[in-house]
Amino acid sequence: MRRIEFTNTQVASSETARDINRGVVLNLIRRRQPISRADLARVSGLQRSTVSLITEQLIRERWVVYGHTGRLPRGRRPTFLRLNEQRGILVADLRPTQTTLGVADVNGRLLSQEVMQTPPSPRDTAEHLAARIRHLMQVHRDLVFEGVGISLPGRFDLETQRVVFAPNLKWPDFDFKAAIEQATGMRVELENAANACVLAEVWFGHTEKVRDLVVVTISEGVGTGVFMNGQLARGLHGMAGEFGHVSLDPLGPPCSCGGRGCWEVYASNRAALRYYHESSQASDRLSFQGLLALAEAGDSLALKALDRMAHAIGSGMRMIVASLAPEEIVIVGEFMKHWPRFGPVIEAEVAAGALVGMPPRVRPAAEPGMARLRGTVALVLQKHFGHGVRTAEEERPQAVAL
Amino acid sequence: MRRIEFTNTQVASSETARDINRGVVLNLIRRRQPISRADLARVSGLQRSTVSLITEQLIRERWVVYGHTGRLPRGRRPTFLRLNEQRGILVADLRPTQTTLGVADVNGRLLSQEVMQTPPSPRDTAEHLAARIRHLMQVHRDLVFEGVGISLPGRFDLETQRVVFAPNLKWPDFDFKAAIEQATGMRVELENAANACVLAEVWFGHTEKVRDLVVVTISEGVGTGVFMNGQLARGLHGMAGEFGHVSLDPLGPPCSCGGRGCWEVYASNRAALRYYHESSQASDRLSFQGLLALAEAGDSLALKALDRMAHAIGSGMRMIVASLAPEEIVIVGEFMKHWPRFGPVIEAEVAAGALVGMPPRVRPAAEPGMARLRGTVALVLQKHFGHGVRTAEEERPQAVAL
DNA sequence: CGCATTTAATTTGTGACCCGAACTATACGA
DNA sequence: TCGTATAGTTCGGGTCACAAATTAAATGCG
Repeated sequence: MRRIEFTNTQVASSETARDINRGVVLNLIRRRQPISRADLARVSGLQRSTVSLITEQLIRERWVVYGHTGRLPRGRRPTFLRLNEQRGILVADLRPTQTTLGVADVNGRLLSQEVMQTPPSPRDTAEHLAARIRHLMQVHRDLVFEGVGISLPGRFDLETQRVVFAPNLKWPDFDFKAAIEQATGMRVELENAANACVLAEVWFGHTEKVRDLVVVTISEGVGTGVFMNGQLARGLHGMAGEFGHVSLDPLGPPCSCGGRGCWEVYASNRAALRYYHESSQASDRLSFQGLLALAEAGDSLALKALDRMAHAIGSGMRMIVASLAPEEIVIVGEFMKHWPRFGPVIEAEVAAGALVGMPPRVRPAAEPGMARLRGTVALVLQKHFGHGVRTAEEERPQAVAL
Repeated sequence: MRRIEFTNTQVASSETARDINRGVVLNLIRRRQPISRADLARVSGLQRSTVSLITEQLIRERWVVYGHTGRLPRGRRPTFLRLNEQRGILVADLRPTQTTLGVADVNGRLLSQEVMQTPPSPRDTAEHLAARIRHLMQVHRDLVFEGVGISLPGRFDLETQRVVFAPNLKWPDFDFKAAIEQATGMRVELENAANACVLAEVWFGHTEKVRDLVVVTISEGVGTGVFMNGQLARGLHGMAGEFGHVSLDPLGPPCSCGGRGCWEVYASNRAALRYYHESSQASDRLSFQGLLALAEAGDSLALKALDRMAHAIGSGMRMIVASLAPEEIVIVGEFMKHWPRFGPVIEAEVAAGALVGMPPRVRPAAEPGMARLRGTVALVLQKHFGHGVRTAEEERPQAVAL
């Protein structure tokens, strides 16, 4: 019996146009608020009538509210629209030793923030975090919460909904997402910290039209988030972006991932501490904060260690420049406090790696302290604000799968 | 004067749904031809009436023609539809020493094929190639030509419309595209050879639903084409994918790109020849074909050289595995003739580089000899067949730029 | 042969949506 | 007070997908 299987390709219905335009308008409001409907029409290219219908819908959905009335040299006054700040997002940044959590509004503004120790086991972490989240929900009863967004030093597989790779956490297999969802009753979104930083840059940064961007997070380890063609590259099991675990020397020092000589082994905070301890006689364990402070005070061994780290960061980035040719590389990490000093070292390495034309811009994150947490706001809002990606550029030729 | 600039974001009009569905139906016909309208409706999920209207349009546009009538156990017989093979594409694969060109139909089938020497200068190349193309157009007067697609060992910048990086061609700056367009009167599309192979795999291969794929071409140099989230990654100036010029050893042998110790220096055909000449006393210059023949005949030095090459290929791929986590890596090149022998070497290296779960499949191209040329067919058809990418999978969360 | 059954394809009516033009609502200044 | 400029709404028209009804064509059974 010749029977065709049901594949159900993604087709457009009569509502598809509205879906797309709703996303466009909502994102324009987000980026340019407060903004009038007339301006939305001008900027988007949609008709004023269409904009009115769409904004009416957005106001019904409570994403948008009326703001104050504008004032023009002549003519009727525009009614400004802005996002509804009564909608909150619960955000958390999970790190090996401590976890930051808080409440943010839809504009990525943090309304409150607190820090807790990260327990070693994922089960305890989920439990403590969920308790804190429930408490925050009580405190902010005036908000309607959209969900929980968590950034973590690991990779989250969308298929299996599990954290699949987090060498710096050393977690056993555990359904972290479900645990928090059950304990809070909220939808939870997990994402790698570097990917979260990408979202933060793209959503809340000044880089509006960047299509190709790589974020490098330097902390315990080295993480990278890859943004290509205006989308996050996740790869199989969400593992795309592990430049930190590309081996630069098969005989190098062992890495937490099980390999040897990974970029992370040379460019992370830990690496700098190792460099320092190798050269100094001091036997007491120093924290990276301590190392930064020493460098600030002019300690030459500390400066030397950070310089080696900077060279390692830069030379690893050459790999990123050649392989992905991003427009920008954004660096996030405590190390960036010393950017004025070590930035040129990194930039020189990157420039040497550019095969043609100008090397990519290398710069610190727009708001370094906030990047991870803000990114999780975008993570949660993503499914409401964007159906696919649509940048303001003209269409580029693209491949068609299927 | 407060005036909002005209950004004109990409919005949906009332015709957007049709555009999208037209693309879906056209691509379904391409992949499953011959196919009836009833089956198209079943597979796509569109209504039969909608499919009828769309196919009517496609037939008017002469992309689709009626095929023969089907036969079912009972009921009215379906009319099969298929692509119109009267539409041809002029294709060429430009390589440092020789250029292959030909005529293909919309299904990527080559109707004729010929080879010419590649002159050293881009001007002469354009001239000779255009003359051959004009001749082919005369020979195939029965076809309506859609355009010219050319793959080349270099990168093409869509912004400036120039070939920007082709170390193995050593071309001075020259507007190659315009030269051929003027000399033939056809629209010309240029693309990197590895990217062309990606298109060939995705369009004509059996891998229908792969979203993340990397093609590695091994010839004079090593090229890679990156396909992520169902799209070709082009990067700034079209430079994404130059894994071949990531330096593995800053003190290694010099590379044609000006760097040192690039992956290409260890993994290309040239590298294998170098390995061979280093170990053998033979002073006569061998071609890579010759080396392959020696290996086939059991020459141990030739086998050793190819084995070193295979190891180099595999170890460079670990970089790709870690950084992009593709589902598949496809290899194209003369070297693949010996895949049964050296495949396991490469696979073992790649498996060692996988950080979590199964390593990506590594395999030869679907039709190795055709990959580049077929890819250029897709390159030319791209703008007619696909408005953006739509795979059959459910929506994944994605970032929204702007 | 006639008729029920089955499947393909078309026709027709409906609702969603965008567009553009006309219209209403405000504001300012001569 | 009226002309002009700007914001926002209303309404008619066109495109489109959808669903149900209809037509077309083939099979097989009584």
